Amino acid sequence: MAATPTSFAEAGTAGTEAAGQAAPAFSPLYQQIKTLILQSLEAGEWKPGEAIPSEMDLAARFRVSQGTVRKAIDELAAENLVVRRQGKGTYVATHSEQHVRYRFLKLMPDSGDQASEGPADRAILECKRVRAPADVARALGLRTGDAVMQVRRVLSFGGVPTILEDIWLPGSSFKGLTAHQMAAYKGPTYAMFEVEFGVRTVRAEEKIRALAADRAQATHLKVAPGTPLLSVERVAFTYNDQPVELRRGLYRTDTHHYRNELS
Amino acid sequence: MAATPTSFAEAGTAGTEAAGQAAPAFSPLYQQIKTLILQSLEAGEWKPGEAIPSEMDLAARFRVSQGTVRKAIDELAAENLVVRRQGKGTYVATHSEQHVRYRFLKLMPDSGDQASEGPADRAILECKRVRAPADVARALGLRTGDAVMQVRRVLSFGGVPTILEDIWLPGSSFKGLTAHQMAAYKGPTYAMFEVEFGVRTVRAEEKIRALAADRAQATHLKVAPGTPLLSVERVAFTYNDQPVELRRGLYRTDTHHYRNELS
DNA sequence: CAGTGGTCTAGACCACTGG
DNA sequence: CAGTGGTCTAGACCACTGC
Repeated sequence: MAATPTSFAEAGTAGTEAAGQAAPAFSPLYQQIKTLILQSLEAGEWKPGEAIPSEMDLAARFRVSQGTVRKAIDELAAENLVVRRQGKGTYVATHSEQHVRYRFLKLMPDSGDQASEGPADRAILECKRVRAPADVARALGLRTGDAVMQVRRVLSFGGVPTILEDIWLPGSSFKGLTAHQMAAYKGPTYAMFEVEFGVRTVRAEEKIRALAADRAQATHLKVAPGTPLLSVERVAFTYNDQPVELRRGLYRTDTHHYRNELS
Repeated sequence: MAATPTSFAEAGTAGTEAAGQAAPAFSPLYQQIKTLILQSLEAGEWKPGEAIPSEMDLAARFRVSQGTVRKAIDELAAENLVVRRQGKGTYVATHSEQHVRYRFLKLMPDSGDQASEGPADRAILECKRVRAPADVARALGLRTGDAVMQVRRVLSFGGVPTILEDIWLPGSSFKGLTAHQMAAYKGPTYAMFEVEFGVRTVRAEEKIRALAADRAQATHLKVAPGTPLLSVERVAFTYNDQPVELRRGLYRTDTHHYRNELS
């Protein structure tokens, strides 16, 4: 009944390749299923927050056992692409109703209460369409001079300006972005990207440095020029490791700290 | 034959508790098995780098199916406590022959090659027994004034001093620690802790800030006083979330950066 | 070749959710 | 109550390692 562990649809390299040099490994069935589900996810077959079909349904659809589908979904859940809820179903992950409000913001107030200091106040300083400088273009996988949206803003916690950041977004995906959208949306910016532009951020990489605030930066953050700040350069990705955002943030670390867990 | 999913040895809360308020949830069999394996790990039944019994053996020992043992080990592997090697066995994780040299050091050279810039040169500035200040004691779960070992050192990459750090270790566990040990050991310091003191670091938490180098710090790192540096405060833990090290590092970020992945 | 972890199946039953 | 994810089993076979 079930397909034996040979090839499967257009999934990865399974079975034996003919004239290919260096036999391209072996792809287990559940990996192929995972790839297929991922493709449906990318194609938008199920929207963020929606339930995907039950394990039984997917098992029938792909003609494999429930256990195999289960293992595929396990991996997707481990990567935060879907969320399992016992008794209800498996849902496409979203930044909207995230268990913790800010999934990618690791800046924590020094005094206990995680991000329970309430949502940040957002002040949008700029929101304009510009031509991508070389470094921005490189990070976003564009060509220098391509259109990008640039947003500059300050986030304040409890009235204290704490984060100054520049955000660059591919012009093609974020055509009608306005300062009002950036300011008015309730919830994480990444949630707005999902709702307003259908852009789903899945993963990010950060490079962190320490640097001294220049005059302009100091003014925005209301600190003395020369104050050491945390410089956080983040590239965010959708599926397939495609970059969709470059964000350069400056964090004040006199009342907050960047928290990381190693294992 | 196999034990039905009720209680199990001294493992977590399974089955129904009697007069306990708020029924203490339900603990699946594989979680209980995981706990048992963990206890053997803690007890040192198998040393770092050694193989633990095969899944079949463990299944027989605990009178459960291989699949259940498998799921328990899966979680231990996900937490980097053990390493699976197909065709060979499952091994107790170690810092010695880690696939990547430094598991907890996220500082990367700006120019590509990960930590392939060779091992750091270690200069030990101090290595002494002191009484724990209040903050150090708190972080290590000791009482103020308890004996701790303090090590101060500078790590250089390619001749450039890059990291200045203070390390505090509980005096009870690290009795005979010498500067020579800190300097001479080939490989990660955490590997030396395993070999020389039987202390196995499993997890760590970091708080990161930006600050300006004072005169002494600037001298050690050969930068101008006031240069912004990354301040990384790390608490490392063994099993059971027991703290075994406090480390305060200052990183130069003119040639390196702290790299982090978010998902 | 035997032994290990890795995959896959089929079926039973449990815990949780909602109508 | 039916439907969902979660656990557990038993057994078959595969891929990899080392002798």
